[in-house]
Amino acid sequence: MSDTFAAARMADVAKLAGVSLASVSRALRAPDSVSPGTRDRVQRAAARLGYTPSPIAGSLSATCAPLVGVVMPSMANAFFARSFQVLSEGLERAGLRTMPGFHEYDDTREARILEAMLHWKPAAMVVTGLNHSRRVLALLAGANCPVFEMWDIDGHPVDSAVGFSNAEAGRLAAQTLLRRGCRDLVYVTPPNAVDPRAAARAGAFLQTVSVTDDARARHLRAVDRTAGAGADAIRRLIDLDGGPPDGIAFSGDALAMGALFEAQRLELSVPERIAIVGYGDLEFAGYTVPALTTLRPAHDRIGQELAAHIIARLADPGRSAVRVDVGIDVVVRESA
Amino acid sequence: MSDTFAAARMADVAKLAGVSLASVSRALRAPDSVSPGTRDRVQRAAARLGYTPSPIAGSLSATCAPLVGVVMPSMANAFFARSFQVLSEGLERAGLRTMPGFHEYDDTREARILEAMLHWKPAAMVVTGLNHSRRVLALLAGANCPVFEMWDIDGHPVDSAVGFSNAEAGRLAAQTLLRRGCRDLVYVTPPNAVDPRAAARAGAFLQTVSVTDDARARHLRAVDRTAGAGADAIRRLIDLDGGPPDGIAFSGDALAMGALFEAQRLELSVPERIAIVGYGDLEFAGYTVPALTTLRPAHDRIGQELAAHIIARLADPGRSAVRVDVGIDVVVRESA
DNA sequence: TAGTCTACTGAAAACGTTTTCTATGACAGG
DNA sequence: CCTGTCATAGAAAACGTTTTCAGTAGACTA
Repeated sequence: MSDTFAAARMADVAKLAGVSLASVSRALRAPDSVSPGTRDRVQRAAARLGYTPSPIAGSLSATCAPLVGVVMPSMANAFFARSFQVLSEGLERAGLRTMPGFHEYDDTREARILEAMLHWKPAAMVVTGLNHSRRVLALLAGANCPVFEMWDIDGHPVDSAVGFSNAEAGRLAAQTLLRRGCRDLVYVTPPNAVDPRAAARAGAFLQTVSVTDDARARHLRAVDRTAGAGADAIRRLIDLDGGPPDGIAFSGDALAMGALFEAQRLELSVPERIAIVGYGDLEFAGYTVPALTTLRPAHDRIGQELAAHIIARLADPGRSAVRVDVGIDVVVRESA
Repeated sequence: MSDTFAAARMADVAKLAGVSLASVSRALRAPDSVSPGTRDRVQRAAARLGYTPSPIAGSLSATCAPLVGVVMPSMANAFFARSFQVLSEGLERAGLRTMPGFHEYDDTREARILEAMLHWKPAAMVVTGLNHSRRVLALLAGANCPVFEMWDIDGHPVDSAVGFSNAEAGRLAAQTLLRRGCRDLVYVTPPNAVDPRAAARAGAFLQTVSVTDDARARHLRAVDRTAGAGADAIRRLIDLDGGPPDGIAFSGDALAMGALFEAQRLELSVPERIAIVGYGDLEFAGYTVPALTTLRPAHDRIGQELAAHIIARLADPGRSAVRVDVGIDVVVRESA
């Protein structure tokens, strides 16, 4: 009873159905390649024995395993967590298990994780972003499976990409503030070179402002990506040479909300004195006082689209690479 | 170059070292069982070829795979996400990959996921909570590996448990409010039977208040666990028969923060009119205005302790089951 | 009617390890 | 000097599939 799941082997099914191992294998994984009679007998026998093929044995002889490797920076970010879960659930329906790994924006770790995963012969690999070290690119090139890059589409994917334009996100943040009439702007990110996507947003923001008459933008590096760093950033901005800015965009909602709360403590009215734009649309963003105006990439769709395209690609390996832009919305609330 | 990782097989190492396959296997996974000379030659040959054993082939013949299955309700909850990442990173150092699955508090899905994972012959299984369906218990009993239950220690573990007491959490929330002088209390949870741990906290909360003279407690079910539901809950509580309560505890910080923000909009002063206690200590909890008083289970330690105990158990299978209480702190800030 | 195809099927060889079983030589005890 | 033990190592049998290769029977073509 309790170990039914381990009991039946393909040989048992073959014997019960009165066919060879090869026929069982074919009947189960490519039903069209056997005669209807054989197919029925095998399927009935398999069902009767509660047979499920061993993924390990299958993987050893097949070209790949029913696994999808997913390399992400971290799970601290609610968006990665969410899109990972959606992806994972989507793939599960196709019998694919997911194998995550975290590198915390460290190239060496990314390469090490990727290498470890490739030993499992994954059916597909999902990595985060389009910027990778040479080592990682070499590993991906040598990997004998489709590669999906997620969360970014600005650049040249190795194969397929599902995400949105971080440059567009930076542009939208700038436009939102400029349209309000803000002219002295700041973009706040975590320290240099930690998150390349945040850097891309900052770049586009600064660029957009720089081509606008009588507006200027500066870049402030917070100590990290937390609410505490956002609060700290607001304090530093108030004492800035040339006076406090009238509009601030943050590379993440956590930073933005920390800033919002701190502004409230300092009795700096938002958006009257300082307009604030976040990024990500965290769950709480709509409930703060004032409610946070922010940017929402369709992160749920990233997981969904990834799952769908991975499954489609595995079903038809000839399928060409895709580039999916899930888009990004400006959610205008009260803070800007 | 690019596919170095896939190239070397054990046979190559054996040939280069001038020994048999068996000796290579032994030299690499149980170095003490071969002579020093053999060991050195094999290790040198393996290093020279950049050999890494195929986990798939190894898993097929060995009793289990270098994998740990982790079954969780969801990744929406930042704590699960966080402790999963910590666990994953800890196990990675021991060469163990992690295989997650999500069931959204659905028993049937939990069983299905567990069954799928067991086919991979995991070296250990981690499941969430101590309440499981008969089917899941049967699967766990039949699983040929150690089982770790996480996030709860109130009850009878199948094997080992790493977590904290949710009953204690409920008690602490009640005590925090009672100590402030609150006498008309409410505990807010998501709808019935969704999260058994939230239900345990609610039960202990109500019980603690019920044995206190002149205090009473009610239980309110929010529509879900989000900030929106928290805001909604506050509105419903104001119109309650017998007037609004003077202290509210929430089964999660998201709910609590939604309530906090809504109270601010309604100009209900917190904690003067209504004291609020959360649970979880989300990142933002310390920054809201007023800052949220909440309960903090040591969720980071759950991942760490799990990784450590899993590794120790695999190194010495004779090791007995453990029960680790990571503890829970009351973080008193401004809201209560 | 012979010859060529097609649709199925089974035997057997992978896949790359771990592990059991057996063999060898060295060494100690009697 | 014989026997039993021990440490070490190799041969070979698993582990449970997929896939290639070859073969058979029947259908179709000329």
